[in-house]
Amino acid sequence: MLSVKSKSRLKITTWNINSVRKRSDLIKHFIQEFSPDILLLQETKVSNELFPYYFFKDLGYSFAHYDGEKTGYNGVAILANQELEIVPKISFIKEARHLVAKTKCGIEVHNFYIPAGGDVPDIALNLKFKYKLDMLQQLTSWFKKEKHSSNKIILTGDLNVAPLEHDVWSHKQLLKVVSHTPEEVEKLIALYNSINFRDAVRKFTSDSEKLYSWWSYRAKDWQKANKGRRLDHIWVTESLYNNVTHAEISKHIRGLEGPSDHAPVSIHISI
DNA sequence: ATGGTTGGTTACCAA
Repeated sequence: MLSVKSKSRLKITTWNINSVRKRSDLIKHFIQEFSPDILLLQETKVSNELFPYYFFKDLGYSFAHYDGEKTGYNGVAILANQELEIVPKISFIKEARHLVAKTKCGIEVHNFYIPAGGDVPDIALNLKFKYKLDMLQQLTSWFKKEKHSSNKIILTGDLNVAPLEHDVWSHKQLLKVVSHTPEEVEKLIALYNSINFRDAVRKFTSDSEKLYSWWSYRAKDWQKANKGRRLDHIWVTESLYNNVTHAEISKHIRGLEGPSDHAPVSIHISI
């Protein structure tokens, strides 16, 4: 019997949406343009009762796995145009900051919203900073210890750390700014090394080139100032790295009317 | 060194 070997590809996007209900037009625009197969959102800022389930269903996303808080803080979601298997979230994460799902082809996709960590980069003075570092450390232990059901793992999300010198507009000026302090970077790299993740987005941009996914709302002209940071990441395990065929950060989406302060970050992966 | 903007449970808190 003849068989045709079909080659397929998966498009995956992570996006800190900063209120999913405020971004309907923006989300529609992005989906029409890029049509991700799997869309991972952070800071949905909506309780589960009020999550816009039918909004995504009408756009072709029949699968929706989401976790929100009544208070309107945090919130994460995984949307897909195909059935995914829901995997229980990591138990020590008590807030709505993490979800996992698995594709039919056996890829486990993690969606994280790591705490921002407050303003003062000192664990003795700032409990939010301690909370952030502790979570990164706990995740490192978890990934090391966990017996993973698949060696194909994708870690995505707003990790709230810009690890490389050229992940920020000024390495020197941000060394004491939460998101780029050596202490956080060290913890993030430890997580990166826990099961030998590879940076799917940097695969296509040299480490010596500036690359950002977030620009503050507070700039008078964010494009002109261009004081960005790369806080949003897509990491893949080694067995998937060769299959990553494309990566992009949709900076123009940050420039549309009523934007999130984060741009969507996406990859193509052949399966 | 300071203040700038945005979203949500709003008349403050977190980012």
